[in-house]
Amino acid sequence: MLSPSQFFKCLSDETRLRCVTLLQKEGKLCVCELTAALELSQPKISRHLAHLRQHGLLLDSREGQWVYYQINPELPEWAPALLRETLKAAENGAAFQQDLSRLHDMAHRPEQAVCH
Amino acid sequence: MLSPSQFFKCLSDETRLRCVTLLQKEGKLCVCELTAALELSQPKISRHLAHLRQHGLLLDSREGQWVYYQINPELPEWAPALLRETLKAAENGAAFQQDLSRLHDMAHRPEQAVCH
DNA sequence: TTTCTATATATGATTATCCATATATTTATA
DNA sequence: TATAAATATATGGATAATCATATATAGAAA
Repeated sequence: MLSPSQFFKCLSDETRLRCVTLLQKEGKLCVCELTAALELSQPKISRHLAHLRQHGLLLDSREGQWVYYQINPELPEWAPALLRETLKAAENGAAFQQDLSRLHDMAHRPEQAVCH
Repeated sequence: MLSPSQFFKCLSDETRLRCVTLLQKEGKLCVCELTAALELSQPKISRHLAHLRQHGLLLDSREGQWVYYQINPELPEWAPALLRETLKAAENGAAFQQDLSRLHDMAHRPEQAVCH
């Protein structure tokens, strides 16, 4: 089970923090969306997502060609409040605003299938 | 100014997290109290406290023989709420309970001078 | 007052370990 | 084949643990 210090280590890296806050804000994003929003290489994003997944902070799910990530809905009881405060802490920063607008401006953004 | 990811890096180490949560709970503790509560070597505690001080999370103040540490009261606006949730997250853990009882059972615990 | 000793704390130096990144490649899907 | 994603490997840099030592204060003895 995820410990508090592991939780903080997950958020201690700039790239992982940006991924987590974007996912906290947007709910569910695929790797290519995160790659576009953060303007970082695909392997770099993928590696950090794997780290977050392996520690239980994120869940992944494949939808056809795309792999979507989201915050794990079954985190320890203390975690959701910390994630809410984390988003508040990040939201006012310029980095987060830029990530968010790059995400929304992304060309050929894959649409999630609402039903199958 | 302390960034969110630096803040999380400060809390990502088990030793630093234990120091910060104890200080969040107790207000002000000297190095020898933290050394006794955590049952770790003095240099190890001192180094991690220096790390937290250098990043602005803690303040130190000498009182005679002792150096007291406390949470910096002038943290970024988003930090206090995160620290409150951090304490909540740690409080139920066995490690925190043990640290707290070792602190209270400490022999020859220095008393803080209230007035001079 | 000076000197001696004990206690509290910080830090230099060393070593080992961990972590992030880059490049190249592989796997999976369409 | 083209796109999406993951992984293998190598490397540099950061981080942590430890020992030994330095500094600062306090108290007692001479």
